[in-house]
Amino acid sequence: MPQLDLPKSYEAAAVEGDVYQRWESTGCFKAGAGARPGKPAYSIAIPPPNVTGVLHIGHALNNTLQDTLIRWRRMQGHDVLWQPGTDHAGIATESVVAKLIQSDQDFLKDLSAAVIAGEQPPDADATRTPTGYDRDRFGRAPFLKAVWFFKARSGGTIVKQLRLLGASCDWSRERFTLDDGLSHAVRVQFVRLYQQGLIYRGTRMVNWCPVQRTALSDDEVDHIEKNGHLWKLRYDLEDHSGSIVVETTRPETFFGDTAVAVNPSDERYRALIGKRVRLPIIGRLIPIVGDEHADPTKGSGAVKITPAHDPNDYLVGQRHQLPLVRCIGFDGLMTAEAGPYAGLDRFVCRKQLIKDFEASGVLLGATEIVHSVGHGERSGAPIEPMVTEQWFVKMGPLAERAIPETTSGRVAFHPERWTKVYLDWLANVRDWCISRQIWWGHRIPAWHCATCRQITVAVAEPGRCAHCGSSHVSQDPDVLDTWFSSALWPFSTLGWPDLDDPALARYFPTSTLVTDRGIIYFWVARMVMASLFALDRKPFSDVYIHGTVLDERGEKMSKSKGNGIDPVVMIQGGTQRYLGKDYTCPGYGADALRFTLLDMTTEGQDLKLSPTRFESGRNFANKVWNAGRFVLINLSQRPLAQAVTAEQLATLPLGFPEQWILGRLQTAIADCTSALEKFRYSEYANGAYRFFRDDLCDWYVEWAKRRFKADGEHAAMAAQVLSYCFDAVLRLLHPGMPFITEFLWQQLQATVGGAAWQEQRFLMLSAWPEPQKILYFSGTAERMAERQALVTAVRHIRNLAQLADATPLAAVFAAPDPASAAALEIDREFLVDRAALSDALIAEAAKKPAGSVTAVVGAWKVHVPLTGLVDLAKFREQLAKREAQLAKSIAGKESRLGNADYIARAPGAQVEETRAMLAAEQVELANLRETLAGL
RNA sequence: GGGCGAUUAGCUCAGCUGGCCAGAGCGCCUCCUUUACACGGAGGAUGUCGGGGGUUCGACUCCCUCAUCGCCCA
Repeated sequence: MPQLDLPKSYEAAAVEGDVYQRWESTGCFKAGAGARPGKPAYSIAIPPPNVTGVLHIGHALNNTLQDTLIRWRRMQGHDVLWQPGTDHAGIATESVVAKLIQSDQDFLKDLSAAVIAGEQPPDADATRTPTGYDRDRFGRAPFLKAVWFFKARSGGTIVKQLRLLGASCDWSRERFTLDDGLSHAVRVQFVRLYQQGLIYRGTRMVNWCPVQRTALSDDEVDHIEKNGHLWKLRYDLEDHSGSIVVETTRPETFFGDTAVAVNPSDERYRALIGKRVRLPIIGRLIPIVGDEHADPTKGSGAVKITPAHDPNDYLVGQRHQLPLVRCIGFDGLMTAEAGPYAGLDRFVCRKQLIKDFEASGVLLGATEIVHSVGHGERSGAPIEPMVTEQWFVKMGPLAERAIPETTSGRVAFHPERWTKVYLDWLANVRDWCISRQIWWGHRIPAWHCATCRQITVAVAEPGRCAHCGSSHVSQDPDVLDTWFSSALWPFSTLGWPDLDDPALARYFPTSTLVTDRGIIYFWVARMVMASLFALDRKPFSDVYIHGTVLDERGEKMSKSKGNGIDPVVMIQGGTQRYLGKDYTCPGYGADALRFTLLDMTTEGQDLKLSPTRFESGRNFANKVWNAGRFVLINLSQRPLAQAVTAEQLATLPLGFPEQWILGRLQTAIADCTSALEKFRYSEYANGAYRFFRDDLCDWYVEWAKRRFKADGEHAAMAAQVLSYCFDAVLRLLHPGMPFITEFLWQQLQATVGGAAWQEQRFLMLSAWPEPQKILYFSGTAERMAERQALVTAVRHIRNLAQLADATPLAAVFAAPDPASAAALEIDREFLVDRAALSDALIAEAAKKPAGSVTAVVGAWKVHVPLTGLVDLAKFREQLAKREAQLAKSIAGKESRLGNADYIARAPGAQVEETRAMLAAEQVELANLRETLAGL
């Protein structure tokens, strides 16, 4: 016997953990689970979260969208793989651990004895000043041990949290970017790119982050508008014949000046070209050069040139063979070049210099300006442009190859507008700096020879220099940008470079990529390029770009703002800080969270969320639960025949409400399916919601109660219909609300029983419904709409009289014609039941009984005897309002139909429709006026 | 400076290739604890569709322009 002691309210916590555990232990998530012969493969590679991260609401959205697609395709019988895994997140993880070893005594204590703190770094990097930087004091090998220790301790959290969300990933295939296989893939790709000249090493000006002490790629720099000053500095000429004024936003860089540039066409300065000026304080002499870079219309027209600390000046320096003087170090402190200011922070130095320059008369004034300053995306620190030797990927040829993949539609973006953003970036792409001066990541597979100074690039440790055979080779100290390995993710996780890996053959290219707009350049573009290079194939067919989750004020969520919503708290309950207040969540459950997010996901728009927003999802889940209780209680009381196919159902003596609800179901199935095909998540959620709540619960379930009371053949038929509809709607809802639907579906199976129901043990592996023509009965939708309007009219009057819904009333339905009366007569039982009538008179132009109130429903009049109970003034007001509304609509249509151009140019069907609507409105208006007159 | 998005009910948002008397959820008002559900039911109120032009028989929808907000690139 089925257990029917289901609680009155849905308790997500009691269902979710157990259901998930059964799915996972039964192998429901495994690649290909539930696949039906002849169906195509469908795969998604998860955007790998930071291995040491925790789930935030953005992940919840991203993974809900993926899981919805995955579950839907799996139910369609596709051979599905959702490939999970995590990312090592180089800089982010490294800086977290750097902080821990610096200040967290507990962490240090926990760190295994294998890590010997204070050990001299065996391969300390000469490009950095070790002073004050604890990671360097620690040493590379011990530091990496500390990171692995940290990963072992806090890694896996996010993967557990994805399970709470219901993610149906194939966990048996979980990968990590630093796994042996994936690391091998990174090396292979690096070596191949190098061999084809697409990776090179060179001295370039790069974005240097003094906080993280590493180079960054252009994409990792945010340009932020800042208030600043344009300082006017006076440089005296060497021959004391005068001075020249230069303007700069960064006076502290003057220590690195190696020239002053003026425009050769600038009459004011032409004579000075070739002369020298003396730098203040340090007294170094630098030349005045003529260069187009100097803009005569800006400021004084003369600019100081600091080739080591400014990208434009670097180019000027190259043109004039100027020396590079580095006055700011890799740690952001002034170097020895800054003389008495050496060792000062660059911004402290600036303040001090301004004072000193002012005192000595070097500073001639300042203008306040707003200018854009590059900041490290993660550290938030102002970028210091630095000339260093780095590894780069030559992007031109790779981008050129990627562009046609999208212009041809082979890689399609949804919403489509992102295509342009993506293509613009590819068209203007610059070389990608891939070396990072950090330790946590894939070490660059290049070995430097101490003997011949050449570089050997190889997949496996070479041992000897490939050029001179010397064994004095040492590996490049740098690691690769994390995105280099992320770029390989869709195929490195499937076994590449082993082309014989069956997973690669089955699931590559993947089907859909679901991600945020923030990483179109970082990740999406690079995956396409990497994949085309490695496999000569695209990595995925569709890219779905979803919106960003914002707080209720429309601001981005961030830890520092304290406006983040914790999805785990939303699911399980608890208290969290939100916008300065403690918010205690009762625990809405994963289904509620998911359904709410889906409902809000419209065409990639941002989602403004507040914690209470999830109540609507929770309420809906509770509604599903209780509908389930109703169905299960009733079905357990009456044994069902085994009629479950559409054909079998169609042979039952279906009544009009049954035909209607079955037809509505077919429409809902078609709507939900097409919504998912088009990535219209909100439409999918809404379609299922509408059918379930408005049609099934509000009308059919209520009607079924009547059927059940009557018992007999009709009750059995209604039970079949209800069971069929409920089964189907659980299937429709499953991709969005996997837990509750799985639980109820299994209860339903246990209750109904029978071989035909045993298609699968799990709903998640059962078939997605398809519309059945045989269960669609034309005309029932219109017929039901009219019946519902008549019922609502009675309820409205009852409500005006402030009577309880169940108060029995008699009503007279005055039909516009005998045929309508006869048709309604057939549905008398439905009408009487749903309007809670004690009696109904249905006749053409039936007389209005004395003392009754009349409602107008199109061509119908409904008279309800409620003398004295109804507030007639209020009622009259309502009717008058309706009258005005109708009159306006009629006037509009009349003028339209009176317009010859409209008749001539609008499509015929359109004109006919307008005529028909006008006629209907005119009948209703006449009806209404007559009623008003009789009030 | 360039590009993109948004502006529709008190709030959050739908409204797709022009043709409904412009919709939903939350909130609000009235009634109802009826044997699935008060995390509920029934009924109801609420809109110069950001402003101004234009195209069209017809514009929330297309074009131009302005305003406000947000994002991206430089």
